[in-house]
Amino acid sequence: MRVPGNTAVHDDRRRTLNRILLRWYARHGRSLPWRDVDNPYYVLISEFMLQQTQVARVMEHFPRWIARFPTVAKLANARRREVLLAWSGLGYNRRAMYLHAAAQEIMRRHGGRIPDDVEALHALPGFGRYTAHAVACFGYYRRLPVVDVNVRRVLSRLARNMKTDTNMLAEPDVWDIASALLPPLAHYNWNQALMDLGATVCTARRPSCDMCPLRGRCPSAGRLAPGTPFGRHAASHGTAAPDPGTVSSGTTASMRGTDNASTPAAVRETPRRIHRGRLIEHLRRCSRHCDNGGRLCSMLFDRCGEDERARLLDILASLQRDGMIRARAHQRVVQDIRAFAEPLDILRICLTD
DNA sequence: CAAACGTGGGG
DNA sequence: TCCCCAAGTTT
Repeated sequence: MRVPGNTAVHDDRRRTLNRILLRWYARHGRSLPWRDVDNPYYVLISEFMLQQTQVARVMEHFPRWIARFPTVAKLANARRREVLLAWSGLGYNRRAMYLHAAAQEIMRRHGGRIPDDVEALHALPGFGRYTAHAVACFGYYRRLPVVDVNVRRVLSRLARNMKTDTNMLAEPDVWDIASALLPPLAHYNWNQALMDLGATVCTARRPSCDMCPLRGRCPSAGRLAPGTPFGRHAASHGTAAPDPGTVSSGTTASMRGTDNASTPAAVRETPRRIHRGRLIEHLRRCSRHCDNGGRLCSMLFDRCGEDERARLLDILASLQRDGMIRARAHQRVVQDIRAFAEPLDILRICLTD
């Protein structure tokens, strides 16, 4: 079997889990627009949208996207700006850039046909291991495991009692187990079932163990102390890093609340990506999708002093590096925005054509 | 490899 | 209000 830890899976165990979960899936599985469609392009689009994004939100955008860009060719031929506009509301705008680039690469290097092997898929921009496997499996019915946060959580809880060990299984181990658990034929449904279970029953917070078809076989079932979240991502390996997530809304809170003059009360500054997002969304709505630096600065910050100016230039530089915007001054492209020395009003910022 | 990358809903 | 979380990938 496998070498590491106790990741070996016996056939009996595998068959039992397969049978129970597949039966559950047949009855309780969700019906999703990109499921069982036999269309690799639909799968590709949905998987991209689903990266770090909940199903409910993707549901709103997926049909609209398909109507706007029905094929890889249409997407590849679209202007970058159009892709960015259509992506509005989905977040992580860079994904739209990767998606566009991937479509163009598929046209150029693969004759317009989405690859069906993991190696070729993984080589495309924006395709990590998960997405490559997902497109191969759900788009071409290849027998491959997929490991996303749902699968990782489900298999971790299934592998051991999470009451005493809140750590999730290491990423490589999860892939091993997911691979070993794959049924001979129903791998497509199995993978979908695993993710459905994780999304609807075996959730991160307040899992519904009493509704779970695997509760009788799960060492973690019902072990959760009420009010105590399961996974704290204590990280045993390639776990995600802590993320400030949301931000102090509006302007950063003032430096008050120093308990006894010794505790600075860590005031978290608004992460750059929030400003990036606001700026891009603003340009989406602007006429001709352009605006000048001065107005952008005052849109982002309630006052625009030296610090704010530097902050804006930093944001603009990062957005230009990602290919989302283009900066000009005096009809010329500004290469190094951070070094821009003239008044901000001279800067003309546009979404990339 | 840790940090960066959007946005919105729920507890 | 504030923090967590969501079908990850890139540098």
